Amino acid sequence: MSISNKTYQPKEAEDKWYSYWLQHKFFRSVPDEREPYTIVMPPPNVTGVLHMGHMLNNTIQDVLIRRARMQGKNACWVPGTDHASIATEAKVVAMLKERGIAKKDLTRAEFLSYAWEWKEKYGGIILDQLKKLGASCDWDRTRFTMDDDLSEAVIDTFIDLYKKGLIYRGVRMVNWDPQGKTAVSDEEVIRKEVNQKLYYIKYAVKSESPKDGKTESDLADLPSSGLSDFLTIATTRPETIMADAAICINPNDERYFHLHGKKAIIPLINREIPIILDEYVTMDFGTGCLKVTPAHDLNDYELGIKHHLPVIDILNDDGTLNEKAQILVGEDRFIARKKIATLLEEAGSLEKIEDYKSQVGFSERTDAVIEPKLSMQWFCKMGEMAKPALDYVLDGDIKLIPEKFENTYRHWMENVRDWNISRQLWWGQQIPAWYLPNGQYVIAKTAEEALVEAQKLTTDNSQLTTVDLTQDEDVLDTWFSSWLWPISVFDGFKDPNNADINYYYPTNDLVTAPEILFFWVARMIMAGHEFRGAVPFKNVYLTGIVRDKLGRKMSKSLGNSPDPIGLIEKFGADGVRVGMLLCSPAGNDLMFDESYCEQGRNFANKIWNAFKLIKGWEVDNSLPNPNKIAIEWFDSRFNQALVEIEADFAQYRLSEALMATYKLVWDDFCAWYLEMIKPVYQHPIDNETYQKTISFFENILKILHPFMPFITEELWHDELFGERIEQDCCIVAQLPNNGETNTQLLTETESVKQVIAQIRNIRNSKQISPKEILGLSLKSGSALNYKTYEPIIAKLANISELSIVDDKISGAISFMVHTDEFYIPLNESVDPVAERARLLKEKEYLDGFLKSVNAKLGNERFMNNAKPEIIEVELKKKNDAEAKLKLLEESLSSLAY
RNA sequence: GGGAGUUUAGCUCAGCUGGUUCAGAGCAUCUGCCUUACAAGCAGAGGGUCACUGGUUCGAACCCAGUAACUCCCA
Repeated sequence: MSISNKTYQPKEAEDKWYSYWLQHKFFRSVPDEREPYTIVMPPPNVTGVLHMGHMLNNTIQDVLIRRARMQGKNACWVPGTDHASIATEAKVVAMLKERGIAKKDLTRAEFLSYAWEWKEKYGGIILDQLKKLGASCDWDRTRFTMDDDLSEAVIDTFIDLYKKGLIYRGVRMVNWDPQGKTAVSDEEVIRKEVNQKLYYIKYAVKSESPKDGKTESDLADLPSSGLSDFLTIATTRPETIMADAAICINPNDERYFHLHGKKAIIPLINREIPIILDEYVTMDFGTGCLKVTPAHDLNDYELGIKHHLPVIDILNDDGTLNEKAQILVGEDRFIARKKIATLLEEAGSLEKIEDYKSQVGFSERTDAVIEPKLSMQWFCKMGEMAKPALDYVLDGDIKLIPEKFENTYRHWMENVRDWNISRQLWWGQQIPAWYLPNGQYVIAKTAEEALVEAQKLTTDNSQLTTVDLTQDEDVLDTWFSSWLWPISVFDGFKDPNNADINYYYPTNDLVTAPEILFFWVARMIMAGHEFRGAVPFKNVYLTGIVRDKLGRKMSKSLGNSPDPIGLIEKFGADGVRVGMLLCSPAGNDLMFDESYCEQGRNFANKIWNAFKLIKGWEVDNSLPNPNKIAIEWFDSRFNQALVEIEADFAQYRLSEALMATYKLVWDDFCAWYLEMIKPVYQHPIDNETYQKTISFFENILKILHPFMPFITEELWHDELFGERIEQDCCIVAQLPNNGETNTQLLTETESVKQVIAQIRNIRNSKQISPKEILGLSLKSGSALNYKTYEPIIAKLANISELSIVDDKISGAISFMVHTDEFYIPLNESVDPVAERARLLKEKEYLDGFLKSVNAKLGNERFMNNAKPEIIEVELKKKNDAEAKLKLLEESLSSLAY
């Protein structure tokens, strides 16, 4: 790239250096004698395309990994993807539908071959896009959660946990999509507000128990005549009354005291159900009588368990009514709803119908109304595993960043529920459970092994062959793969003692989103403990959600998410990286706006132009070095910043580390240092300053590199820095070591900068051109020898000379820096009124200040309680203020005449 | 309904063990500059009752209690 460009052109540099890095295998990591630094990437979905969340997450990981590499560690960043069973299967089903193929017409094997085809085609998109961002992953280690080895680990883990008694089979309410005939996850249910009807249905109340000889059929013959009372329930789902198991009322509901202990009769089918009492029922909603339908409502299911109610499932998988409904068998649930309303009406059991708005869940895929459905599922027991996983965090073996998430983590781990690990899908690892014709099951890796297991059962299975065994249709939850990720990517299951796992595990940092702290992070910790007896990582950095500047979550439907690749094209990868980090405090959501990337781009440009300046200098070896102070100052300042940056990184305050670097480069290096040493236009520079400056710049490139890898690598290879061998790259350069800081020089320079700023300010307010040379006099009141800094002040404030005076200079503009008084004589006379006002204002402030300080010092309790160093500080404040006031008063009195 | 968190300048955020490193940074704004590294820039300036109300303390943005608003997680 030509250095004559006024702006940095990222595109060319990015492509060039990324392939250079790849070609020279700088991302590659193999175990050696160095200290390892390892990150496993949270595997993105194979279905996804890169979004801003990935950008943020992977920028952070890349900054960490690049910094570790430059600290001499063996840095290993393992990339990969996750099979996302639900989302992927949905994508594949949709693709097949477009080709006119229905999933139900395919065998499992056929479907899976389509799914793999799809995965091969689209599954790597995100990883490829990450390369544009500069992600320095060890691509040779790329893994996929359904790779053979990883799948085998999943199955082995299932078997292992089953043998340990940690996996069991049970009933659970799932979100059933009757159209897709599958369960879907909560995330795939879209809640919409829908206009519905609230049906008020009368149930007869029966006072005596059936013990008196009357049977249900007797009652059926006896219409309402023998019944004294009715109760009314309100429901949006009248078609489920046949599945009712009870009527529930609040025990405190005075309206229904008379119903306690009685029974109700379901209309149309005349089945008798108990009236139960539970405070769960809200008295002021509907009628206060709740129909309890355990098979078709989650809350009712739990209520059913509590009150030992039977579960009557009246729906088929396709949403039609089954024979248990007794009436309307075979009808679709919605048709049944309309028909039953008519039937109830005819039977005189329908009191009224009201319009009602409520939230209804729809399947993201088929848009069918979700049906809560009970089904047999596999569960993993969490209680025993949660304990050690909680302790790791409480004991500090794993740090959550920011710490506030420890509370959330603890709360969840202490109230953990068993994990439903089965999914009614095909894409994923098929559950290794095999059913015998008699309904028994065994757990085994293959049909052959299952047969062996089956023959160990007490029942007589001697005649069985593998053909008689049917494997469970369901697959395992994707999290059941990804909780093994930090171990399985290093083949820690297949080969638990291999060199990689021993070297890289436990990994160092995990960077992920707080939403999956439980789904993923907690479970990885459990798996780490269970299968390796060790934590999977030492630090968990939790990023926020990327929102738009209005605080809305970025989503496709809102169209408020910028295209990350478009951003990179517009602002450059470095600019976007800086932009992401600038607005990303750990653990807080970030309000993203393109302007942050613009700031990043501008920063890259600033660096580019600083380089251009240095590059353009001619060296004259005969010149002496007039910049010794400037050089020593920047050297000190650089070392000071290095310490700050180090401290920020140690606390994972990346945006602050970046800001410290930003200010060091822009303010200290460009705005101050370069201006101090810059030779007059078209004049040469002395060799020593030149060499020092180049060396400073090289160090700056190093500390910038983790944030801005491309521009730094581009400049690194410029001939300005001399010849570099092929392997000599910024990406593998070692960060500068901490050097000495001259604190006195640093503080003095701050005062000098204040003097310069004051002079500039005066020029500004008096409309004096920067080109006009001014005089400057100093009446010294401190130990600071400004004469030492005269060349710097002269250059940056454009003054002719700094003269030291013993007395005030009347008629000159004056200002104070600490206790030193400066004068700028001007041709025009100073307005004494304005000057007096200015001085009075300052005096007023100082008087007030002194008063508050004196109040403290005069307070006995303060003097007794405050720490000595605090009192010392107060005394110093008092002295300084008094000294300044004295000067002010002198000025005021000299102004008076 | 249960739990957690947030509230500081127009915006995004720092502010550690209460005490001149206590009210700060970056961006944005305003003023003046096309001063040959950079107008994607330079120089300078303005801007806040630290959500509200009480309390503890010699002293509170910081600790405690209550109130309000917003956010997230679990149901």
